[in-house]
Amino acid sequence: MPRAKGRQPVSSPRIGYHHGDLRRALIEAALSLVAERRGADLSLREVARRAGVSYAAPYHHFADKSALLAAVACEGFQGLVSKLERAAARKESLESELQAMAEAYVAFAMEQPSHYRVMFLPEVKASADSEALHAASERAFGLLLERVVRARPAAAASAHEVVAVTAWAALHGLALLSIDGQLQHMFPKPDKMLLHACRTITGMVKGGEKA
Amino acid sequence: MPRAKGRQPVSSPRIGYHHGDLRRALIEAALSLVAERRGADLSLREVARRAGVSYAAPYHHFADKSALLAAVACEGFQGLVSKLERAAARKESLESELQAMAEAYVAFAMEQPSHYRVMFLPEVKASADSEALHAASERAFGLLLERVVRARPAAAASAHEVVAVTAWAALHGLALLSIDGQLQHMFPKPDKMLLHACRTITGMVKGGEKA
DNA sequence: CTCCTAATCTGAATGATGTCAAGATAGAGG
DNA sequence: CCTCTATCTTGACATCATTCAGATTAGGAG
Repeated sequence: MPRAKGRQPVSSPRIGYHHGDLRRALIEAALSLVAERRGADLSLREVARRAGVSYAAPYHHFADKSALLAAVACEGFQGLVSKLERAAARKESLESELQAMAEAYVAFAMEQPSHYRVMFLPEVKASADSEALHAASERAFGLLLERVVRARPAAAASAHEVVAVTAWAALHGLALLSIDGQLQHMFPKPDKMLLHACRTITGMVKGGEKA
Repeated sequence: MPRAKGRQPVSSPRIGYHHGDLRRALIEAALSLVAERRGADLSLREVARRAGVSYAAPYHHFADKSALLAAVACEGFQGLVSKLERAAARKESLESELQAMAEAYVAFAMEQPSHYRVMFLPEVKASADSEALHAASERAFGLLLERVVRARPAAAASAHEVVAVTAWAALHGLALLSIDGQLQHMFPKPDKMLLHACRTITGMVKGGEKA
């Protein structure tokens, strides 16, 4: 189907075309909607409305509602990656790098709960053009895996991936439970608990030397 | 389009009433639909259709679609609890109890992925009559917490809950990532990996003695 | 046994959604 | 200047959640 993007060198600062770059505008609109509504799922029509176009317009830029969400999820993973990199940078020890990354991961999810949830929507991963999504997701996991490998030089190579996945799963679960408020009635002050939990998880990475 | 059912004077000895126990029948219908469809979200109308009543009938037994899902989720937690108890029973060591529970937890999620997801739907937890749901959920967590406490007699009491929550989060994240197939392209044979991951998690419980 | 009340179910209606099929439009290239 | 094509709009369809008024029935009161 239609797939044109860079029409002209997008010289004019204003909208030169029907809309200029609707694809981008739709992603931004969806992003802002996701940021506002906590947990409610956004409708494609509402995204179009916010972008100032009719409800069928998005179908000229995205095959599907899931495709739009996939783009939104992709931006989310990029943001996650940059946050993780920023958190790990300028830490002296490997251990503090891991700890900082774990905290940053959970913090990201807590700061943008809806966005984080979109990033893991099952129908989004099954979307058609989830190529970029996979790449971004792998990149985020790669950051973690890298540190895990360096933190466990004595362990077998295959165990590295298992431990990294387990650590990722732990952070993922912690983020989701926290977002859902599933453990708020147990911990009125969740921040302290989250820090402690992150420490427990990073400790698991070191301690997982296999029995 | 509508769906006439047992119109005439109770043709069969089956249903004696309008339906007998529609509330129960709706839950069963939803359960079977959830079991069939992998990941697709069920519609209230379809549940009613399968139960053989019109689509407005459920509103006399459930305030909301979320209320029905809450009942479904509640059954899920009960099933989880019994599976965890069965797994932990007849294990000699505390360590093998923990290990068996972790494996059973992930196995439950893998066997009934859609049901597991319903159990953690955000709109379900916010449902009106989520009283029983909370109780069932707490009971499941209690099973885990109990073992964690017994496994770490030297640690501070407040740390017990943090470690238990962290372990639960790890299992939860592992289950979700596994359900979503998020790590299938990394591990073509996930079973082995899941076992190893569970061992890593149970190891974390023992090792989390605080720094 | 009859009749009445309240619980239960049906049918239509409302407003919203995702998606598609034709028409309208405006910029690009000849 | 005129056509071509991607882009956008309008209209339409099927589905959904939810509500409401009315029909039906169960089970107790008389």
